[in-house]
Amino acid sequence: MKAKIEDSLREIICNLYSKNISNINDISLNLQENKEKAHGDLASNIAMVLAKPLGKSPIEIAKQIIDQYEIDKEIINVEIAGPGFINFFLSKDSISEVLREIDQKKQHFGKKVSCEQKVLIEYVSSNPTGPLHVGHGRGAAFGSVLSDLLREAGYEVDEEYYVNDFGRQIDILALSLWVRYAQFYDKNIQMFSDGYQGEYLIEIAENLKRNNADAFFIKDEDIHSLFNSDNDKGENFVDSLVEKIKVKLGKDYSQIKEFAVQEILKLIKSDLTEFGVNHNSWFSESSLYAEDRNSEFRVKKSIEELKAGGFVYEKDNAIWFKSSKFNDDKDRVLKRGSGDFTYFASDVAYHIDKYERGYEKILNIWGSDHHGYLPRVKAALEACNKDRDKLEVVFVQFASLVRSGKKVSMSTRSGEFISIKELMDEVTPNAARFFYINRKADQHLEFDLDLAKEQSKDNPLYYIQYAHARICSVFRKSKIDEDSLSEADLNLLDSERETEIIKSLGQYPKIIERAANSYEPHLICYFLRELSASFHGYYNNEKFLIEDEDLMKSRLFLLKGIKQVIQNGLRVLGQRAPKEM
RNA sequence: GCCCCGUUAGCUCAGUCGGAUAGAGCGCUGGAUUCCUAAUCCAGAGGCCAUAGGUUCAAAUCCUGUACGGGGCACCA
Repeated sequence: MKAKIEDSLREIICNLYSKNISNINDISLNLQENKEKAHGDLASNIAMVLAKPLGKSPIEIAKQIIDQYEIDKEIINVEIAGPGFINFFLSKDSISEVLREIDQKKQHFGKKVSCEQKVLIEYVSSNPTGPLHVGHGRGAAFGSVLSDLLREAGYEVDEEYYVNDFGRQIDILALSLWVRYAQFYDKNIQMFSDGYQGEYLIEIAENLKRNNADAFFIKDEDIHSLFNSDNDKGENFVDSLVEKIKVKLGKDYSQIKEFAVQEILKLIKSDLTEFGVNHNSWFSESSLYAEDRNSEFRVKKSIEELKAGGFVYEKDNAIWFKSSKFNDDKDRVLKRGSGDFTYFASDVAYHIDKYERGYEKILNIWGSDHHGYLPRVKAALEACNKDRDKLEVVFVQFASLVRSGKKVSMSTRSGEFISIKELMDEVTPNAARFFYINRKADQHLEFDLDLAKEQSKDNPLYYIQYAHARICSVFRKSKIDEDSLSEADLNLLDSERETEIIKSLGQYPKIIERAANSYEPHLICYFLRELSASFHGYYNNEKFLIEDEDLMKSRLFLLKGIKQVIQNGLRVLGQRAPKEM
């Protein structure tokens, strides 16, 4: 309908003004839905836009346009209003047309046909040094819902988790695990200050002991004494500690390290699964360091590539990338003086790999504390002749928890973060997912635990689901075959409320499209909430199971449409649409 | 100091990529249930859209400055 009006408008404008305005086809008609019903159903601002170039008043132009406009069965009236808007009034039939469309397309209403474009979404990617906490939850929920949303919008989506199983943090993890393990044999050994203090490592150490008995225990008083020192702080201390243990344990060390990473990944995966988050790809950072026959590995190769472009130099014993050539604030180190590669070096190789896998779109979901990191990654991609705009990053702000109106205090340092597992035990995974995405990603989020648990209209998820359950209940009571409703006379749906709801249903596909294009799944939450509110109002004001069978059928047909759209929307959000509550 | 993001009702937040009288929920005030789920609904009060300029037919929306808040500026990840 909209397209039809646009076409005729454009034709009229071309006929009238093409000799006055050269690039008339470039002018946007900006046909939009009206919120005020007195203004009709659709409006165009074209007369006002043309006023300046034509040197005429908008009203005059609007008059010329509507003189040419042909009224028909579908567009029953055209008016000029306000400063020069052209308002279009549609017939009831063409408004309620959408109900038939929903009836036909069912769960596919709002879904776009495949555009055959592949997208990679990388998200969570939390270090495998401990279980996920609530800080990771938002990125997890967001990435997961966005993936489904993009699928709904026609994309083919891969969801990837980048596993940082390489580098210093992992050594510290391995060392921490060894300490917990050694404590079974010598109670005097203490965890060093910078070690991972969390209790999960004790459990993992138990598993390690169960599998290997005391095979990894070192009977060496000198080593033991290292873990009793009071001044055990600082990077140097830890690094030398790692070195000593590495030497002592020999090849056992890498076994312990792998065991630690694998066990923690198990924890992470099980949490994600419970949370409804399913990555189909796990990319290991250490694979970027795996040497081939020629002792080549991908990090090395990507640095060679940068070097070939002349963007690499040596300074103070370290190897640097000239990222400042490409819009970064300063140059960045790829390989430290110590001989270790930086995390950034891995990331260059990793992103090159993403590009080489042939995606049309590459999306990263990052915590907003990483925003300063993006320019250097883009710089590296540009230096390697990759299209830097293909990579897009959505930054997700922090979430704080609120309980009984007060912020729950958390600090990374003391490890007092509430785990995602605890959150799910308290508010259910689905509620958590919904509340995480019920805000724009770049906004701070206050996650109200009490609200998420509440079973009332204050809880938007509950409110939406209740609308669905109520409709199902009406159908149960009616004992009517839903398929028989297709013959309903939609002209009987002529109240203001009904028209409003029908129009709102018609907006759904556009909401999906817009939410997908701008990576804003929260739009769906708000849409569903409003739709549910309209329904609840309708429900309280009209009866559906009535004597007048024709009217009953047409109302039920409308309810059926609402039910379908709520179902579709909730499905995209990864939520259930319960039949009863 | 430099760079990102934000600032809308007492609180938590939307706001159709510039449109007509700025919207929800909570909270507050007052109502609705012999009836399809009151797990709901209806009505009322509540606004200098942080601030000062600019762009234009039109600005909460775009541009610039200022104030305030959050984050980032490592041979950490």
